[in-house]
Amino acid sequence: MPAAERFALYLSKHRLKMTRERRALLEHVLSVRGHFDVDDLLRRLGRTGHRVSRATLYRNLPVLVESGLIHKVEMARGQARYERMVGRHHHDHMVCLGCGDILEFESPEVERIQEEVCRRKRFVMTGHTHQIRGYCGSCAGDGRARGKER
Amino acid sequence: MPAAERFALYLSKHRLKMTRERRALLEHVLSVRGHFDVDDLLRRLGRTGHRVSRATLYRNLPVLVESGLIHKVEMARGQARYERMVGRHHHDHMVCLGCGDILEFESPEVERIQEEVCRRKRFVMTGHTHQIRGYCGSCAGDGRARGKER
DNA sequence: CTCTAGTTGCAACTCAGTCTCAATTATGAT
DNA sequence: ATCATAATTGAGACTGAGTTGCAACTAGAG
Repeated sequence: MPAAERFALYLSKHRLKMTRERRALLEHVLSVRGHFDVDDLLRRLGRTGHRVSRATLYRNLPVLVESGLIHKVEMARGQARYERMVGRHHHDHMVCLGCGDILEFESPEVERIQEEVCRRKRFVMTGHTHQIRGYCGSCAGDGRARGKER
Repeated sequence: MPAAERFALYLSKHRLKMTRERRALLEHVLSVRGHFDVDDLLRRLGRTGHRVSRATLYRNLPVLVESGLIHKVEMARGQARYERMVGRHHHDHMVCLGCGDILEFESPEVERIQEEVCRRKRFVMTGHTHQIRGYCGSCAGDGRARGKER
């Protein structure tokens, strides 16, 4: 099912309305590749003449997340980034502390173990976060690599 | 090596001083069992007559983290909690969205896979976060379980 | 077309954490 | 033991991400 349709369906199912702002947001969110944050989005929307307030963004990103179109990635110290999820499958992240770059990885093996752990502890999993921090190839090479974890 | 000594060593190595405040903080941090946040700590310190300001706590928790005595656990939306690490080994967390309880799990298997992934992507890992969110046994049982992820 | 529940922008607000600065203090050198 | 000095502290102002209250606006069911 195309993303726009899927979103419309989600909205009507929850008695939410397809406003001009949500339409603009949807369109942009689908066209970005890579990870983005609220300010990126705000800038992009501004550039194309769509006036959408910061509050509206903050109110609607969770809607997009819950409809499954995007995914929220919590970075250190409560900085949130998002990524498009349409047509992609689950993966986790490696965050470079040098250049801020985000690599992706996936491991069915880890997923399996997680489920196993939950079963054993009678825990009903609704989601998870798995992030590896460190330095990517180029940053580890030059001097920058010896940063600290806090 | 006893924790206090280890801390003293860390301090002198970094030209940091063993102040009254750091001593109080150390003592409390070692005695708490389970996870705690800055306010817990502040309350505890207050109750035992140690006056340590919030700023000082925020300044020194990273020092304790870097000396390896405690570990920082980043929760959703930038709420940080800490846990004692002396005499314990690495583990990850399952957070109950119902009661807020934190269970621990460990999997050498997952650790191994992580390292494998890093090697393959030429990524130098300095740390990681692996959290499972969901509902613990008792919360999943009663009605509370169907909460939402955002 | 009408009605109404949902939505928006704005600005004021919250909350965790950081920073500034003057006063204080631990520690290595004398 | 005393000194010199670099580190540390508390208080409160500040920051930045995100939230909220409210009056005006609007999508969409009937």
